[in-house]
Amino acid sequence: MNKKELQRERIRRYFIDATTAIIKSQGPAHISVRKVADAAGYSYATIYNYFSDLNDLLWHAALDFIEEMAQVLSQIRKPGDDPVDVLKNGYRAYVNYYLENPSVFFFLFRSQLGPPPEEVEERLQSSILGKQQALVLQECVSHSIIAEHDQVPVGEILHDMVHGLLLMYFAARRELSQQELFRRLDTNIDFIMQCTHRG
Amino acid sequence: MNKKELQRERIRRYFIDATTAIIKSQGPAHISVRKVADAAGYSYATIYNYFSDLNDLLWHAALDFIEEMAQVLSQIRKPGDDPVDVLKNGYRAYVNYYLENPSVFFFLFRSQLGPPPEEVEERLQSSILGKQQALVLQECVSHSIIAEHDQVPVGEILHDMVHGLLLMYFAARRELSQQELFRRLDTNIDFIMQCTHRG
DNA sequence: TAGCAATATTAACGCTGTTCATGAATTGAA
DNA sequence: TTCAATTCATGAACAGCGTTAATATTGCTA
Repeated sequence: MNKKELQRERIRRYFIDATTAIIKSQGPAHISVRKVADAAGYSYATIYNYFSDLNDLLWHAALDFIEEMAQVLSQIRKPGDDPVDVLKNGYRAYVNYYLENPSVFFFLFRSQLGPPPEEVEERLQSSILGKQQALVLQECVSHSIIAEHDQVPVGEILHDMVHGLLLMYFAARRELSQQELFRRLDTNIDFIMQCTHRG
Repeated sequence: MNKKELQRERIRRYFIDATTAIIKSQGPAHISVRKVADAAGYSYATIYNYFSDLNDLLWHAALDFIEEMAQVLSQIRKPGDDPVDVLKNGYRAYVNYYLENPSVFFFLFRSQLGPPPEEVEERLQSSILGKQQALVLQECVSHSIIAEHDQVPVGEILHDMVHGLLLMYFAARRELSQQELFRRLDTNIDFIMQCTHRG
């Protein structure tokens, strides 16, 4: 029956939304089955009628965050004609999202998230950031800013570099200030983009 | 009295060693005050006579791992005269340590480690890897492999890139195989090292 | 309206970190 | 050596956790 399915999906959404709300406001460390159920307006055991376990619920929340990030990235518009600026803005927006929502970074990369359940794994795309920036890099090739055979390695290095910066910034021993983070992001991109080996 | 201090330090060591052992064998998720105390041969409440709380104890264990890593890195010897090979071996050893001890990576970068207690913070050096590799990069400058004014940015990029790779590899959604990890490590280093801008 | 199926709930279990009162052991002085 | 004082190890207790099973309540159909 379709109605049943709809109702079921609605209640699942109540739990997922309650989860993302708690993560954003209080951080992933403060999530608990009882708190989520309370915020959703149900008893704690009811969650297990809609999700196999907490990890299952958490991964659905993770999907929400990943989609939100994709939304943020897709709204980046070109400020000028310089593809390098577009590229920089993309990475800045990516980093900025996590700086404004540190709880989300902790949740996606550092929390007690186990392996994703099968149903979620199917919906998991490979890195949103990578795909988004590949298009911009393609444009850099068109503008002869980088050589064509450098497009892939440059994309990989930038991708890895950005996540390394985030990891260092959010590491328990905070050895990277926000200012230093953005400085490195900028200079590193400049450095790598000037690395075209035409030959 | 010195004897007291010695005895106290010994018992602290029992707890720390029990902690690192459990982390290595079972992973940071399985650490608990009661398990550590059991392995150390004391009651769980005794820990609080020697450490302010679990976070305090965990950070002393973290110091042990960081020192072990420094030990590993210091044993890297030059395979040939090519400083780039030395550099690569350093990063490979760094990555390899975490691949062989994934629990340690999870513990240092992804676990529930809170902010370090004051006493520990004083003993925390900035990135062991960075310092170690700065020397090798200096040699690269001497061999005219990279320009002098590129030494610092290249070091930063390599450092960030390596940690980004580790983060992606150990992320909950594992989108990076071990083979791909080492491939990227190699090609990225090659790419960046060829990026000298003499001007 | 009665009965059945689906769903929500409470109780319970074995964990967790932490605190506190208690008891044992060790030390230093008389 | 004996006694007092101090240090230190300990188990009980507390509030919280994820999860399961049995129970209560709801909603639908005949």
